[in-house]
Amino acid sequence: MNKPFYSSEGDDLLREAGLRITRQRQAIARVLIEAEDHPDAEQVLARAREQDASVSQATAYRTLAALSEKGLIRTHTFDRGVMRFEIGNRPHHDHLIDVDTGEIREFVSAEIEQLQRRVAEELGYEILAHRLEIYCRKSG
Amino acid sequence: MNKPFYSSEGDDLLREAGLRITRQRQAIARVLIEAEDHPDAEQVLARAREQDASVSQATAYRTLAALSEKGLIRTHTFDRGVMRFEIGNRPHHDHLIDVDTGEIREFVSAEIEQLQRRVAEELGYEILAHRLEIYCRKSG
DNA sequence: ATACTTGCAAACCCTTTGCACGTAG
DNA sequence: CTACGTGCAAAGGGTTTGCAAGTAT
Repeated sequence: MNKPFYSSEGDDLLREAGLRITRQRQAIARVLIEAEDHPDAEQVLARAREQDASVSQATAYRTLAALSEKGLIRTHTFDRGVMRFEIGNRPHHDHLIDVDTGEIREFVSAEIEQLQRRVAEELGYEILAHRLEIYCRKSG
Repeated sequence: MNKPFYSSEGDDLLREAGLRITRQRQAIARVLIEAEDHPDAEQVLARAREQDASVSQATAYRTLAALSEKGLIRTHTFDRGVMRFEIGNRPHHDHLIDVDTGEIREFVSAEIEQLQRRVAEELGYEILAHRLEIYCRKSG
């Protein structure tokens, strides 16, 4: 990863959301940008606090909500769990969840997307979004 | 519809789950069997109470949890909402959600299922379950 | 007879919110 | 300067649970 000590990416994210730049939000934004998994609010908060111990739960939730509303992060609710977040400016993908380890792998299938569009079209709808999650176990 | 005044299907469902037959559970089981939508816990409770006013929230949740654990009903959490339930002994299908009306339509696409299997296989997994939800708006 | 079920209400968990203080612009 | 952001702690909404009384088997 080798992140610079200070990255302005987080600031850009916040500005794009029309939010004022504060230390707390900078920490949260950086956590989201650097996350390679799909952290939940609690994890985002814990990681943000490593950078700035003053980040409160309320601010974490409020910032996540604001970014989410502006479409700058995506939210997921895998299985029947808590909300999980990921940065939004990434190519679309679906998720494959290893039920044993909890590991989440991302994938895309142009064919599947294509077929979804056809299904929706046949029923007279246009797709706004979709969610495909495959729950798996390592085979063999 | 034209349901008989008393149907034993519900009892079968309960027996299959290894649960004792009680009036409350019979009401809940019947609600699930007769449901043509995807009711949430609150709706299941309300409908069950039409048959037996003594059904409590606790019993509704406990029965739903028990049936769910035994795989006799399926649970969904469309979008970021409450848990919704549907009877489990029905052919597999995915869901298309009309974001304007909240209407939920079911569909199956053998091709999509096929492609999912291929994706999982390529990553070295076998599919245990999957969930595909398409959020749509009526077109035209 | 006894292990399982019940309703009630309190507890729980995650998330949201009201408030008085703080601060970015 | 002022509108916006903050932490705290309390409130919310959906779901779960401890308990004493009730009931299926």
